[in-house]
Amino acid sequence: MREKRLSITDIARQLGTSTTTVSFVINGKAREKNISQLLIDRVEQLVTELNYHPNALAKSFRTGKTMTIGFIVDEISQPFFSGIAKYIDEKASAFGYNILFSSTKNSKKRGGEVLQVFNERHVDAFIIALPHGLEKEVRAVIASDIPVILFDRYIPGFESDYVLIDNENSAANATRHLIDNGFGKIAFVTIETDQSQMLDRTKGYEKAIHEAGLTPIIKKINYQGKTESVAEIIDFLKQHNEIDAIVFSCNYLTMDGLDAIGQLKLKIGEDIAMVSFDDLELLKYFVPAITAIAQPLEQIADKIMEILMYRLTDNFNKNRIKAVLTTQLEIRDSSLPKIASAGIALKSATIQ
Amino acid sequence: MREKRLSITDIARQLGTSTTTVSFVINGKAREKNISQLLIDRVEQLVTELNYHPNALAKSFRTGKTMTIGFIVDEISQPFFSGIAKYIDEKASAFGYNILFSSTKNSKKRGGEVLQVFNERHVDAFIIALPHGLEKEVRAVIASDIPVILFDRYIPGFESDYVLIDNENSAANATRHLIDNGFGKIAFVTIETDQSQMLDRTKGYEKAIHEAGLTPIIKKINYQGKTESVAEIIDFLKQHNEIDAIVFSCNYLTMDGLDAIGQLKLKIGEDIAMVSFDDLELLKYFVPAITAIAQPLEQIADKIMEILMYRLTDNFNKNRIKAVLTTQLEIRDSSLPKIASAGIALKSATIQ
DNA sequence: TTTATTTGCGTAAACGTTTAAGTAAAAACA
DNA sequence: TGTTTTTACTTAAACGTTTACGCAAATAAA
Repeated sequence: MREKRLSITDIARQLGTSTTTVSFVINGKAREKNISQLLIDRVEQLVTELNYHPNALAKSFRTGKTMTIGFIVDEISQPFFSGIAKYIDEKASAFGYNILFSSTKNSKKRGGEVLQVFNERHVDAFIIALPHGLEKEVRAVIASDIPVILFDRYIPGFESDYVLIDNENSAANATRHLIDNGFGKIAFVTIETDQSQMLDRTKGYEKAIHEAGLTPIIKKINYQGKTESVAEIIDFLKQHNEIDAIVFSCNYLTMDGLDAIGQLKLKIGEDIAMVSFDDLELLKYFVPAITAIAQPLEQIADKIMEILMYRLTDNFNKNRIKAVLTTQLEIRDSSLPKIASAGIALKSATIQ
Repeated sequence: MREKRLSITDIARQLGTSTTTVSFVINGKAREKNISQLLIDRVEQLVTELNYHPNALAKSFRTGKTMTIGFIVDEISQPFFSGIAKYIDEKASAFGYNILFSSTKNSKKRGGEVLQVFNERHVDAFIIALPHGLEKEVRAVIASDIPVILFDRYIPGFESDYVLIDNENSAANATRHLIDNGFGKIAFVTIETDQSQMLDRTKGYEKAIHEAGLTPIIKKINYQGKTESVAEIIDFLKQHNEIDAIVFSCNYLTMDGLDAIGQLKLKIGEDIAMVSFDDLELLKYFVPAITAIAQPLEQIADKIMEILMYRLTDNFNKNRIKAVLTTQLEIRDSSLPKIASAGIALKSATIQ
């Protein structure tokens, strides 16, 4: 069945030349290696005629380059990550690279395994949303001169290339937007974590709140799972019926928050204003449409690939690059100026 | 910098044994090859002591196996595909396989390139949502004894392993659900295509409609892009103001439909009932929550991997497998029993 | 005791590339 | 003219595995 694949030796033999010559022609080094135009033409003709394609495995083995990029994130199905994956694939393909991906499930153990496996497979570079506790392993990768670009979050003091967004200002802007629209009891729902992006978002919220002389109302969820999270948000909203606006600090909290708000039968835009950090594709079709902080997915991917290609071609040990991109506040109806009747309090009676 | 990696020869030399022995021990063939327990222990000890890991590249080159699976879909960022990707990655990792993915953008050309590249990289198997026009290329892959599992859609007459859902019955059930709830002018929005899953869904809708003695109202969109699609749906709804319920035949049409309905200021559940083919994570948080046909992502991935492992271990040329899974109609508030005032018609005056 | 079999290993070739080093002929230079 | 340089190629080693084959010693069978 599986017919013997054509090798460079076959080509060379049929042409009565050496594999060296064929190799040079195929890899575009013919001119610099002084191969005559006649021979170049003959090789190229036979190659296309026989539809010969070099064995990538042998090539990788010999050169150590796999033309593969390892893409490691918490969970590929999260819209933010699959969105980044889409663009990374597009750009990388254009350069002849392919993407090997795997999810860490936010586990140090699983993350370590993936890193190890990808390393053994000799991926040429890594793109990682770094889970906590994996600093040592990643440092080892970087030390072995394999380019690593981190994104979404950073580890303070961790030397690497980064592509991030301006979390603090993004959160602050969103909060100010709510303040400007007349809201005064603005809550911020985040998770109990030391992930930088979350801390920075909280910081941004606090900054805007303090600037305006308001009181912060922060809920930090110790994330165990969706059900518990929703329950915690419901409790939080019940206990703080002064709240008239709420900011959810990431895509999955937005979902849990929508669940909670739904269960409490609160009306977004009437009983409570809302902003989501991360723009999920459907948010704009809600009635009212939900205001969101949109991360520039394509720009992030672009920047990642730009740095990657730089590292892959030039030398490694240059100064580390830290790119910080801005977000776009997509203002929609869930954060329209406060109307007189707004506030959960008025509904409180019905919230049993 | 990049220190010379340990090779099997180093291990053998340090032990005063041969690479053959080390190789056998490492690959668990020691017993069948009659290596003494003493030597096995010594090899294993040194391997862990030196933290030696075989060079996967050399191994792949020698054996022709890459422990890699090619995952090819229209667009990885589509929730359906990234959801499948998540589970495929989970299961495949457990078997020591990794996933190389790329998107075809629904283009025959791009699809052919990806297929070609992945083939040259010697992926051990393919999982493909087959775009049209690529039959010949895929047939060649199958003929070369590389396992290929197709999913999401099938090509009539195309011999391969498939994992599909029961599109016809799923659409029929959803339509019947609307009929049972009192709707009589049910529209079906799909795309102009010859993709099997779309045709089957349409067939299911028609079947249920005819069974009930109703008149089908079908809109086939020649999909050029989001903007055009939304505009076509708006036109369609304006022209058919008798419609009291609508079924969108896939996830992106659901999005476009929500956009159109929003622009027309129609109220879902009041002016028009709605069902989505494909359950997007946020649909259940809409107010009213939107009824959806949910594909069993994990089951699909499970089945794909089951067949794949079977093909990868046993022989290839067994009878082709065609697995058809059932969907779950998630009944929510957007398709509640018809209320007296329902129907776009009543709103028509306002739809300029 | 002789012969056959099993046990326990080692030797060396092969997978398909790339590339350092070498060589003969042609061209340029002195 | 003889010498050097350039042109146009070839030879062969190397990358790190796996595995067919071989062989000696130990054991079993006759």
